[in-house]
Amino acid sequence: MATDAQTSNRLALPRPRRGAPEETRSRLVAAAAQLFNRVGFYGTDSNRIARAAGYSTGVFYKHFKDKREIFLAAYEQWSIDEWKEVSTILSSGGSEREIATQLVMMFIEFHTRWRGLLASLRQLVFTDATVRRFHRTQRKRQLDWMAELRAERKASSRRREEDIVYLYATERTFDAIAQGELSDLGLNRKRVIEAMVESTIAALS
Amino acid sequence: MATDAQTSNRLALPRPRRGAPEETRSRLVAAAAQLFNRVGFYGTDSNRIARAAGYSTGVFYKHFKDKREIFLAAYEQWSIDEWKEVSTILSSGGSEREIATQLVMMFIEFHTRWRGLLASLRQLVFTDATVRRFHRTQRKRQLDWMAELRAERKASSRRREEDIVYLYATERTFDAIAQGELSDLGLNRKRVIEAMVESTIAALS
Amino acid sequence: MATDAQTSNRLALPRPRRGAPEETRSRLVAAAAQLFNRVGFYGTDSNRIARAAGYSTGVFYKHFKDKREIFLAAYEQWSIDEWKEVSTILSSGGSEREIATQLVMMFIEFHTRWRGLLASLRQLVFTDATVRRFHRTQRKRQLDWMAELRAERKASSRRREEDIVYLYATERTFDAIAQGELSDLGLNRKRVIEAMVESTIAALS
Amino acid sequence: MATDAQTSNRLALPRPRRGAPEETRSRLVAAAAQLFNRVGFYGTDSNRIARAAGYSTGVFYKHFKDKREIFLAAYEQWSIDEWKEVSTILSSGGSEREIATQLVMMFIEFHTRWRGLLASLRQLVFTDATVRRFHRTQRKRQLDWMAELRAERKASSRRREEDIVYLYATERTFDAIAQGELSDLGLNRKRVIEAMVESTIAALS
DNA sequence: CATGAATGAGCCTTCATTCAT
DNA sequence: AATGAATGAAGGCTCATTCAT
Repeated sequence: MATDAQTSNRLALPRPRRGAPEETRSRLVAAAAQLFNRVGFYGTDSNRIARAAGYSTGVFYKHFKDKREIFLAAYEQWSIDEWKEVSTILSSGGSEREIATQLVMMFIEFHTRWRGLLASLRQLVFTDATVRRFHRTQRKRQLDWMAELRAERKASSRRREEDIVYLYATERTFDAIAQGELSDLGLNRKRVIEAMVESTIAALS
Repeated sequence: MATDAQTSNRLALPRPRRGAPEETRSRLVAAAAQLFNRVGFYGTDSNRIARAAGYSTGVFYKHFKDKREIFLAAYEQWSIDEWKEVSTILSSGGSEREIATQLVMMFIEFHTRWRGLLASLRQLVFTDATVRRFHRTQRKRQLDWMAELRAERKASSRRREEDIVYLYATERTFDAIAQGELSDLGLNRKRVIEAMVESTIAALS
Repeated sequence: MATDAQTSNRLALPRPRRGAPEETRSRLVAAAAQLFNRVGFYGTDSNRIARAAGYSTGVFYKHFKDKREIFLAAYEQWSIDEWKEVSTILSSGGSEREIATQLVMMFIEFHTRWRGLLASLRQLVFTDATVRRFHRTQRKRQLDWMAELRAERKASSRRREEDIVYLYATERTFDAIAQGELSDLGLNRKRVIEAMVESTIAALS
Repeated sequence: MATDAQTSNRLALPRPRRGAPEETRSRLVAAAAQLFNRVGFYGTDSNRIARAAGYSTGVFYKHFKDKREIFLAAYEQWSIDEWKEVSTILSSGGSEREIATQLVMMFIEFHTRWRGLLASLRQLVFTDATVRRFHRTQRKRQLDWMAELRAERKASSRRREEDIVYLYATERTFDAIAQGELSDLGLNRKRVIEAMVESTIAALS
């Protein structure tokens, strides 16, 4: 029952008893992200989050109004991290195909590692208006970024509608790969990835 | 709290007091589908489902072991209904473009109406192994159906991997439309639909 | 879950669809006795009793006001049956020691077979005033019978208080044997039985 | 319904709002013992136990897995208390007869006060394997104690089988007295007690 | 008489949240 | 700031009992 929590706890660095609030907060967010990812939003409870972060029950509500708030924080952190990875790849130089391949591989890896968190996100985007608003903001940023990117590359202009369809397609595909659908269905993973690479090249140019 | 239930109840046909078990079961499934769709899997409970179907608490457990079981039943029914709609369109005759357009519109309509149920499904596919297995079975059927369809039309052979990417893209897109992402993002719905129609024509031929 | 019931059902004679009320009643009592004995009063439910007797749910309440009432009926039947066994042994002739031994062996066998029913009885005698009253009546009959018996045998008069202590001692001992206490405690069953035989001889003379 | 709980509550000492867990636990056990004794194991529930101890629902499950677990704790406490009373009497000095009399009176008083708890115990010893195991352990201790006691007094050796029959007889008799059987049956309580005293002297020597 | 679907009170259990220390 | 005991609403589930057929 408490095994996961205790494991995480053991692995964590010794926690300063009177840490800076900011550090406490980010420890909580990190623990929450792990738990949401592993057992889903509804499978996680706030006491366990605090415990997994190495704190006691009450500390949770000193930093977050409720579970949703910490979920949003975890999702935000996730977005930032994804964004960093994207930037690194884009600024790494390399041919369009190389970049596209790296992006695809990175997305797959990222979606695989965080498939649980993302599944919870999708659910909450439907159920919860605040999560939905937050998610829309992130989406807008993605679209802005794609437009900007093409502008930098002086690529042909493309409609936002096309971009969004590309984002939907990749997103759903990466999720499916992450959740093991391809192997369950006996499909060839490599071929699917190839298709995604082509699609990404098209989106970038 | 009981508002929905009572409303549904009032709107529903007068429930036969000594109905056949099969009818009771399908009433429960229908009520459950509505509730899952409106408030999500975790937003409802067995008591409320029973009440919404016009029955009392206990009846639920005469027909279903737990919430998951009725969820699967609701999802199965949804699949059957979707399938019927597809069949009707395919056998209606018409040009490839007409059929593609009708399919796309139907899918959008269907995904819009059932967006909540589908959101719950996606969540549970991650959390719950049984739901996942069930979902995979449905997916296989979709792929089989696409292959078969092209065979009938003596269309060029296409790989299952291409089919699945098509399914992913459409599915995610329809979901997004259903959940109002396009309008939230200030995108042009018509253009997205056009893109989908083209994609569907390609998939059918 | 329903295994026991179904097994009993299968073993039962084919039930007349429109039986005489008396027969229905005794079938129910017999099934209830078995169930109370196996899983206790609180482990038995009325639907299951009816089913085990080969009837449907509702029939139960046509014959008994509630579970307690059928319990009393089962206990009464048990008393009658025990009484018959006692009579048979007493009228069989034989030395005092032979009779005492037979009585002890019979009681042990009887208490072993019905140890569950008796355990429930003890509980209900405490909880339930009606069961308690009923039980007292049975007890009085036992004491009357012992007095009568000694009168017949022209044995020395003995106080009712001595009789009741004898009854308590034997009863508790037989229960303990029935419930496997002796073997659990590593005690010698034969020696305990010998002690009981002596005690019974004393009580009869 | 909530009357008992509230009454107990009023009579109880003001509960420390932030009590030590151990104290909370023993309050719960004490309340449970009272309730089991008054309304039996099946007549109460975890919510009511918590309420009677002056706490809210949830606290119960912080300390006990289920009702059985708290029942065992209550029974264990009862055993300890009984044991203390026995020790006090034994170490009080006095003739064999005086000690025997005191023991008998104490047992009667103790069994009378706790007759409900004991009735539940007897039931559960049959139904529940864990309770049974626990009860056997207590029984072994009783037998060990009797042997030891005689050894100390350099009394004649006696078989464990005789001890157990003595224990059964007294136990059942005390229960019967406690549950008012004697008066219900119009028997003379004093005479029964005299018989028990004689029996106890024999067991001690 | 018998049937068995339906009822609903009520117990069991969890967990988001509070708050005294 | 941190602790963790305590809270209590709410959902899960069972089962004695009713009643339309």
